[in-house]
Amino acid sequence: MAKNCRFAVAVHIATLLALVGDKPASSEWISTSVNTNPVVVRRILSALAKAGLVRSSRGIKGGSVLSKAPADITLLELHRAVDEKDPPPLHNQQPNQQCPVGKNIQRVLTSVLERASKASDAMFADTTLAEVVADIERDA
Amino acid sequence: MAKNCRFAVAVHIATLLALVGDKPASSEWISTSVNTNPVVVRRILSALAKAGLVRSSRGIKGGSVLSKAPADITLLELHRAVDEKDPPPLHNQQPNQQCPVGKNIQRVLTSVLERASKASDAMFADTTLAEVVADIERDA
DNA sequence: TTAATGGTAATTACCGTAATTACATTTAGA
DNA sequence: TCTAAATGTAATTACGGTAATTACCATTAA
Repeated sequence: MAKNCRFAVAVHIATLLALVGDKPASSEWISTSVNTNPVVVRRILSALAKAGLVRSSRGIKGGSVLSKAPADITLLELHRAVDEKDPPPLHNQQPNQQCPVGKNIQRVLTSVLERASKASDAMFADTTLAEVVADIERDA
Repeated sequence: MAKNCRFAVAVHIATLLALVGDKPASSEWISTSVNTNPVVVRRILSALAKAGLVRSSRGIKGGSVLSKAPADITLLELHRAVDEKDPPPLHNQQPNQQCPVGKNIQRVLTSVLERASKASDAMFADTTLAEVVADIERDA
């Protein structure tokens, strides 16, 4: 398997935690809904904990709970918690710096990509976990 | 090498073509600015040609030229010409359809991701190749 | 006829990712 | 205090997307 699905799994997990409320959910239980390995779930939970979005406790009766109300968690927070922060270099080989285009293209592209990324982030920031939960409850 | 840099290379190539105007540019020459293999350049050019953005001719004195004015080519067109059209599935394993969350999360996520993608595309649509060229000429 | 060019298939190598295994650590409760 | 259930995390494996490269055919102007 290869495709990055951390964001999708993070939203999935957060939605489950929102639904069970204060009861700590185990990675084992979560993994049966996501249909993946419990370790994968724990890795995502670990990233969410570092971002202050969940709290996890060990031992019997341990598990994870949200540390904020679903209405106060945006999808942008979930996205930033699990995905790479700094964008990778645009080209693989550095373009020819002797060529005016090669010398400047990365600066120009970075600016455009940043605007696109900000626009995309605004959409994620505009959706809360509570809305996702409401949408899912509507059908379920 | 692994990272997808087709969009960056496509903009790079299109900018070069815009600068040389009517003179057909060879993949060999383009590759020295991009600093990659001529075949990689030809593959991108092939995609751009399929999208109607460039015309290529074979043989001696052959090469590629833009088929539209730079002011009439948006970065969105370049992006769509070279990148995958349909988004891949969100999860790797299908979520548990017995769970309300597993059953509905993909529909909800798809909707959010589509909004984010549209917002991002709007930024690309808002920038023309002519603007990129102008930006590069400003420094060069 | 030749040399320069694009078109494209096939192969290779690399790298990010999820999946899996293994094991240490923590914790509640009998 | 012992045990069972849970997290934390490192190490390894396998897969898949990508660029790079090679090879070869087709086209074209001189």
